[in-house]
Amino acid sequence: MMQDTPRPRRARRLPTTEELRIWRDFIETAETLRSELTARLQSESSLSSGDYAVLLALSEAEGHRMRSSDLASHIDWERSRLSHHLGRMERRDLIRREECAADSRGAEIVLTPTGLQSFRQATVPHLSAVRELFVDALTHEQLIAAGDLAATLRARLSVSGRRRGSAAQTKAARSDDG
Amino acid sequence: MMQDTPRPRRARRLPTTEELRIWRDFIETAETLRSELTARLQSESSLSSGDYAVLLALSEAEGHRMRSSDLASHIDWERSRLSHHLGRMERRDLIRREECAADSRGAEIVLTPTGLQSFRQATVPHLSAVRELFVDALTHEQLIAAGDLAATLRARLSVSGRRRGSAAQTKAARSDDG
DNA sequence: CGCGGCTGATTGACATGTCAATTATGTAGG
DNA sequence: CCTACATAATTGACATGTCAATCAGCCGCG
Repeated sequence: MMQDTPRPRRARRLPTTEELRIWRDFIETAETLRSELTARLQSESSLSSGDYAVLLALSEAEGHRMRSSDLASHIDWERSRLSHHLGRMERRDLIRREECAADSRGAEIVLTPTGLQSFRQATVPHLSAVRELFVDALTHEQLIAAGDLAATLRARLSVSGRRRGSAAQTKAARSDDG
Repeated sequence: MMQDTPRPRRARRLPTTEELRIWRDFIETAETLRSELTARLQSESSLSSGDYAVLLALSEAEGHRMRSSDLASHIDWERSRLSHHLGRMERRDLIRREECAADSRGAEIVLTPTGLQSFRQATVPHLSAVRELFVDALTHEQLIAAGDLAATLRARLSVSGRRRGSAAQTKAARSDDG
């Protein structure tokens, strides 16, 4: 728990082969996990994980509606990404855009009955998949370690990643999957 | 700290709130990490992480050339993805396609001088970023835990993820970043 | 040879993401 | 009021991914 790195602490050494191996394993596994979950969601519900994130947020919102901006920051998406995605979801009748009374620049995003139904049908299978591929795959200790890793890495990202307005919030910034 | 989930152990229970929180933190952190690394690579080298994966493989190949198919399986990409990507890289003069003497269906992908130079310029900054955002962010124990998690999750993916031909190799299947 | 099936690779259609404008509306100060 | 700037959201151009279809060259077998 004590030694951070034993030796060449002075200069800007590069990662060792072993460190790189772990890095690749880690990032590729996370990526594979994400893509497997996405594929299952898609085949079971015809929803992408982006759709799911939007629908989840709306389903929890008061009146099943939300300002576009608030939605974007809630799920931690760039606004233009959300705008494009909402266009696609609107075409599929999952959401609807309405004018906002309070601020006529704004739009309110409203969950449609179709959208709500799709979301409800997707929920249980999706959460089951999360359980199967993540929660149940790990021991309790590993699960705790996963949370710990995430927190540690996020902390590092939040101090050094202050470049583009990307993600890297200090607090967990939910996005997709839930 | 002890009880995993006290009760409904029999049926197909869904993840608890806490388990879901960890899941979201984990997957979103990995995603943020990936996107931060990608953004740095892009701004420092005008290379995407896809470009980097391809260039890395070619730079290590004999004669800086490789059959398209071998390249695809080496970096664990779908062939059509690789084909599209190579088209874009060829336009930027990072790689070149040549006919394959042995099998005239085939193509050999060749690293151009421009491609090699771009890759060489990208390497050190990229590995430094990996060190900064991942390796150095973690204690030795956490690093080991990360490797352990990856292996465990990958094992689960490889047995249950046998659906589409996606990733989920049993062994670490390098893709981007390196 | 010549058919049939496998393999290597590309293509087209479309979903998804990013970045840099652009449009339109709010708001503060003179 | 009116200009200057900030904010809400969309748009366009383009990079990246997936899937299914296609095209062409290999190979085995009668």
